[in-house]
Amino acid sequence: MRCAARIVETEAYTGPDDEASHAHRRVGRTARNDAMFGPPGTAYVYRIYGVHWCLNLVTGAPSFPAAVLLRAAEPVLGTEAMRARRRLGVADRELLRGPGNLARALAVDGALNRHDLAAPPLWLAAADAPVSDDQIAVGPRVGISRAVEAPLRFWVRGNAFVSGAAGARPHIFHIPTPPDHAR
DNA sequence: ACTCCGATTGTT
DNA sequence: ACAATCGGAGTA
Repeated sequence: MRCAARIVETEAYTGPDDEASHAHRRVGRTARNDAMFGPPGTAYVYRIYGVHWCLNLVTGAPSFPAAVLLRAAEPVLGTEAMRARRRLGVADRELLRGPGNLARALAVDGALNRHDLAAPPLWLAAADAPVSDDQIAVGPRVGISRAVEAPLRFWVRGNAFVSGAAGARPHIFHIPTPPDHAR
């Protein structure tokens, strides 16, 4: 069954200087975070709490460990297939809400670590309706214990599919519009 | 070798 | 408030 979803919430892990990143300097390159050092556009999938999988999009140049954690998405296609992977009776808005749930619903596991996200069985595509900058809210990341204040969580303002994970403070502000020459 | 704990979730 | 569940990371 083919599924599709629209990403509505992410977190950025920006590189060796990011205290909260699995690939922070103090850690270096390890077996777990190695995929973060791979080429941009590939997947970094890791297990958390020995229980859940989390899906990241690798975003840095090769050997520079940066990634974006996908925290929530809005089901577009194949809703029933997603529900079957979760639990029967789960509401649509819970289907892809939270990084562990999102991975579960999309059948993401460790086998997809390093996967090229331009190819089946899992790939990114341009959204039908692009999200303009002023629709995007920014705030602190969820569930981390270092660099707690850094405003690196991004979500679609007011979107019903965004996760409400404990610890997510509603400190919201606009992304500054970049100057034209930076576009 | 051994302890600690996490980019979470669901139940009590 | 807490269990599930396990391997990476830090310490020795």
